Amino acid sequence: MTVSKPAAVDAAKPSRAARKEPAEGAVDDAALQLGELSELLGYSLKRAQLRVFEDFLRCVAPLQLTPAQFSVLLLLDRNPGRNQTEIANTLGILRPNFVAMLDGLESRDLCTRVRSTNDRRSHILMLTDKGRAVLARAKKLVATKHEARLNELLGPASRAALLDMLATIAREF
Amino acid sequence: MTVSKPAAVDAAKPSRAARKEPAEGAVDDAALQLGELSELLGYSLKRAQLRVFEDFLRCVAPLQLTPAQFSVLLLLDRNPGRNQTEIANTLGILRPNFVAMLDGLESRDLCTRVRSTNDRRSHILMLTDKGRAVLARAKKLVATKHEARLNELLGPASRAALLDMLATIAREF
DNA sequence: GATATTCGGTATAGTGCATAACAATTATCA
DNA sequence: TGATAATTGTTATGCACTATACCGAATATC
Repeated sequence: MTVSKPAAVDAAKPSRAARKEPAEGAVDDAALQLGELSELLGYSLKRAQLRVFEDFLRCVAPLQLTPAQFSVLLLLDRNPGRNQTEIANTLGILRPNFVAMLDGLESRDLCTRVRSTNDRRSHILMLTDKGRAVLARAKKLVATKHEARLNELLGPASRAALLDMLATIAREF
Repeated sequence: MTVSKPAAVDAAKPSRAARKEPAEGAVDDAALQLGELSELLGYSLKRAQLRVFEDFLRCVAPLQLTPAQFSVLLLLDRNPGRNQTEIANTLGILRPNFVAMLDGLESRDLCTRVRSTNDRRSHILMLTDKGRAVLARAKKLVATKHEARLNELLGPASRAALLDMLATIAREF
């Protein structure tokens, strides 16, 4: 029971709620009250996540990368020589669903599957030169446009605290 | 560049990553490095959101309510006399998708659609007695099991700060 | 060497989310 | 008033993401 502003709800900009001027002195269909909803962490969490992903897509639109694709490229860069299962597991992606995702990245020449010589069942994943170049550009866009905007909104200290709490939840909850 | 523990990554419990004991002194396929991923707010945001929703479902399982359904019941309780469009908009649900959702709640006798006398196009939504009872029980479960656990993990102050930052992002980002 | 396990992959189903379109009703305004 | 536009709930539909079962090939286990 602390969250700063229960007032000024203004429908929380939930959609294009076509708000028209009151015209005459009608009873007025004012904004709905969120009530306990604004105390539900999951609710704010999902709303914030949608906004952040939306902004991510905008910022990195010139490279046509989704957050999931970006995370795959990042992982491949940091962890060369890994196979599909390892990468997918680390990202919480199920192996069957990872296939189409890799097909997409590979068809765009951002990464390649190479049959492992040790274990000929597995595919070693590696970034292509183009993949590394795209990743570099993406990192720059994310840092200068996306994360920078979050930093501006929250401030560096709060942003770090937020990140830490989210990681704690993801790890220990 | 602050997030507490870059070490102890342990694959972040991404799935049932069957980790077996090293057997002999193999080179060991240690946990993957998340790298810049742990600095990506969207990544932690989504991971945390999934965990929180998962726990919500567990805590409220005896009532068979999803987070979305719970939020609808909460809104209906706080805002009697509203129609489908108003409720859906406030929750960021598109009207077409709200129909099946209401069908589900109505078929379980948790709420009802009543043709408005002022505007015979719209359906006024209202909780049934059973809906109010279920909502009350759900609130109790959420408070004592779900939110209480988050409070225990983060502490009341941090939890409030987290909620505030998430609301800020959802509102102003 | 027989059995079980793992890997990438296919097929499939469920869910969330988005758009177009429609009948009924209401609002707008010439 | 009457023609047109807008709104409400709804259906249909498609796309993306998620989850499970299953398969052949390759490897591990014993």
